[in-house]
Amino acid sequence: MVKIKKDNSTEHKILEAARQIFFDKGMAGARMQDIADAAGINKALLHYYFRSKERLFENIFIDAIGNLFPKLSSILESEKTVFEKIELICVEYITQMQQTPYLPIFILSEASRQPEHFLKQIWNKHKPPLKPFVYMIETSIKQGKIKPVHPMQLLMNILSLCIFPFMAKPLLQQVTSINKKEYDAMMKERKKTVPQLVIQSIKK
Amino acid sequence: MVKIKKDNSTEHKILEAARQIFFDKGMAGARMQDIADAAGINKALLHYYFRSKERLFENIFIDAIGNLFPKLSSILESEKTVFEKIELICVEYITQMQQTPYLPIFILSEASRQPEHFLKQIWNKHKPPLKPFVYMIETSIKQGKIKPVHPMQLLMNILSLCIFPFMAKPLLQQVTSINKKEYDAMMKERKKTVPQLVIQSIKK
DNA sequence: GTCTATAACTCGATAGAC
DNA sequence: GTCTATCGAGTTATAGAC
Repeated sequence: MVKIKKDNSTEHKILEAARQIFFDKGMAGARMQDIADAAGINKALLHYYFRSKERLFENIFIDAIGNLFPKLSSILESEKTVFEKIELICVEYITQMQQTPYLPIFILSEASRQPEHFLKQIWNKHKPPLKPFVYMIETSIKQGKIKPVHPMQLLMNILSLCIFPFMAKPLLQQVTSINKKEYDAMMKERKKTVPQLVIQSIKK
Repeated sequence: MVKIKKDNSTEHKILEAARQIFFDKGMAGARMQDIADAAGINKALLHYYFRSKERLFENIFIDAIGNLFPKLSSILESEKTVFEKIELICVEYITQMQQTPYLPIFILSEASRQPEHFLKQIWNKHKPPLKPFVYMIETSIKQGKIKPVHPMQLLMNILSLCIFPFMAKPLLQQVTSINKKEYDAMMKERKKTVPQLVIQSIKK
């Protein structure tokens, strides 16, 4: 039998609470008191489970990065055409962002404050499927299936189009006075338009 | 005669230092001591010029946002075709990002933490040229110059493609082991490819 | 494991001399 | 205007009882 019951251990409650607070306020803005409150315990217990705020943060940060490349590897390894794969990647990323829209800002703003060697360690735990992607594009070009493009430029385009709109949501919503519902509808629509746009740019 | 000499007043030194520290560490992460050190003065003087950290931050934040829509209005008002205008907007944004690559992360992460009413005030000081853009797209569609597209979706695509690669730079550079020089070259190349991509998506 | 109480420290802000 | 010295609030972290 598989674990179905929710994990109600204190450690789990703390991690849930810490995620919420850190994502919202960032490392510097988060308070151990806030996290303790959100977890329904007291500060001392936080230190009992995770020696320091620093360590608790690293836990959350590393785990968050693990969620960056969700099902990408399996998509890339699948038996599909380049176009199908690219569409799936876009849809997968946008879906992921719909569920955790605060993730990209958190990761990008905290990553720029972490020392390099720390980040390097993380990539070893959570290898991004970069080489498979580059390989897919390069062979597709050789086989004449798509126009010659710089694989990294293409990747940047995909990531930009999928992720940025979620990062800019608070600001764009304000500026454009688009309400939450409308904005969400736009994001849903992008699951179709973004792959179209990307594929159009490489189709011969 | 115009002011050519550098403004060496204390106030100016403080603002320079505060910009640097706030951009780097964010509001919560920045320390008044850091800012004082960077400005070559002491904490007390910071409070003499700007009553509180809060006020100093607002100064920087509002000014930073003011730099977001620099030449966009004049581009939109100019006598050019839609395609030329879109190309100019992309080039203008990417150029801006090359000069101040830390700006988007700073603005977006702080914006998501600021209360709404505070942001609303800012848009009154620094009106983003949103309506001119939407108007341009809508009339171009009516005149049959471009395909029918949702103006906001188009704007999102432009902003995403121009801005995101700079936000993700620290992370992408690490993951891909692309060095600084190569990355900068890629960004330069995007001044051509991004407008092409965007224009291709609306050209009939 | 979990709590209360408190130590140890950081940081924004002010007082007051020059 | 600029400085040194210091206060006081808020925070991380620990001691010690249960």
